[in-house]
Amino acid sequence: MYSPYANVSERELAPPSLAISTVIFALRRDGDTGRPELWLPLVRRIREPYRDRWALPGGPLAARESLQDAAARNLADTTGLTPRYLEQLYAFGGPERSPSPRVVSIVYWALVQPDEAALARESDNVRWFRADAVGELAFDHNTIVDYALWRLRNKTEYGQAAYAFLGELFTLAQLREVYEAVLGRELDPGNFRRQLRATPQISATEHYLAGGRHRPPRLYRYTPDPDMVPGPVPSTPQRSTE
Amino acid sequence: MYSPYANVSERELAPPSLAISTVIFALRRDGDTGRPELWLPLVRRIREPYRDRWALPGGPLAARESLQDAAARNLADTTGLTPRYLEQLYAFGGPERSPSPRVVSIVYWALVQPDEAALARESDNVRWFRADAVGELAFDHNTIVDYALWRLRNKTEYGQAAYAFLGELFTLAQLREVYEAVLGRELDPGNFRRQLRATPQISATEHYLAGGRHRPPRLYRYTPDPDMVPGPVPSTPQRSTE
DNA sequence: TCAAAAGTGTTACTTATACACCCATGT
DNA sequence: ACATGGGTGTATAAGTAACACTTTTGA
Repeated sequence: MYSPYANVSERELAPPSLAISTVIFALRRDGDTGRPELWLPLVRRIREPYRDRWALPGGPLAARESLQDAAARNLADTTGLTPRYLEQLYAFGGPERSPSPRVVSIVYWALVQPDEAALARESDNVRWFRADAVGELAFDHNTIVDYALWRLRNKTEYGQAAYAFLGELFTLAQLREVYEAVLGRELDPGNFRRQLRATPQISATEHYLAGGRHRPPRLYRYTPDPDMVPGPVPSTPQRSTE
Repeated sequence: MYSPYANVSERELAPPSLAISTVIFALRRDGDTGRPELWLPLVRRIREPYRDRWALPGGPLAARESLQDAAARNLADTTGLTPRYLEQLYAFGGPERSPSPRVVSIVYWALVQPDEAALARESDNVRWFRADAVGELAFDHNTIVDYALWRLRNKTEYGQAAYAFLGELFTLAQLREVYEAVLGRELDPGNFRRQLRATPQISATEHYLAGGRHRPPRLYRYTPDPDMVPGPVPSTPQRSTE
């Protein structure tokens, strides 16, 4: 029989089980101020442990599925949405994170654009929360959410994500609002414009957003740089015989 | 029976097995130029698939062990060394990365200071390679090594790692050599000094390195900033009753 | 015509880079 | 004394932040 680790002594009694979880971020406008804020969907646990606590959407890994596909499936199952951005966050596997049967979770984080249908999916067991007010979650999921927020802010600072919250065309003011919502501070419109115009991935179109109360702003488009995909890139030409 | 994912339909036939692998970097001086270079140890596979190919050290996760402890154990098993720096790299789990029984690998990367004993551990099945000349490895391990190198260069650029290659006390020239070896380019000694003296984690001592052929350089010490530990930090006061 | 947001210009300030120069020590 | 690496000073460039200003639209 083939065993991939036959060169190492087998130390395990019950092998830890593997799960994929996903932190899903979306932007929703506050009713009062009209400013966008970060929200994320959680699911209610219907079993012990942590019964009735809110938790990150997750599940097992299907047989022929990549880790990333499994995360995308989590996302579709709980929100019906397709991710605009999806990246691996971290693998959590401490023996103390779950009572009794050990679970190693590989966690992804995603950015989506919620539409009406997606938000309406709320039910008794699925609910959207403001990212800074999720309450006490099951397992170590508070740690995971905090870490995902930290990564989002970093990615935004270096200009990698953020676009994923917007449609194909957007004004620089909309993009700035996203930055402000994620970073939690205001940015100077003039300087923001200059920095973004210096970014090669952002290109101006000839379209303008009409219907506003004031001067119509120009619309821009984001063209992702293929060299900037997150995570590792298959480097060695993986046997190009196929 | 309790099952942590009973709220999701069970889709798997054979659950993927889980492994921990570790990319271990060390600095060795080149015999000719005397300049430090990046090396890493690999182990020879003694079974199919990829029999006789070189691969990253790795193994299964023991029952009561954290992911990080498992990586440290890999390291001790193959080199006898203790990591000075150890951080999670990425979880690799594509269904195509290994023939037949699927393996999800959680990969760590480590920095060590090799001593005589560790280097002498070389055998028919364990050998050190220059990081830029590892040849064709088993599985997707070339991708993993490349990604680990990329992360090392990033961490070094932002000044997080690098110290781990050195002893408790070091001269700025030694530290600069480490940077140069990792980044693969020369740095201006004057500017390097200024930048490092502006870093609060680096403090000057009153000791000097005597015995050199020239003016004795001052020795410095690195005091890690507890706020800068890599990876997620347990945030919610994890039930402080214990 | 006026409010409000789009968009531009200018200046101060911080940080990076290149490189000339002085200092201290073993040979 | 002198070669060599340790260590300092300085001029320039490049990027960041603050903020005053002009432009264009809808009401």
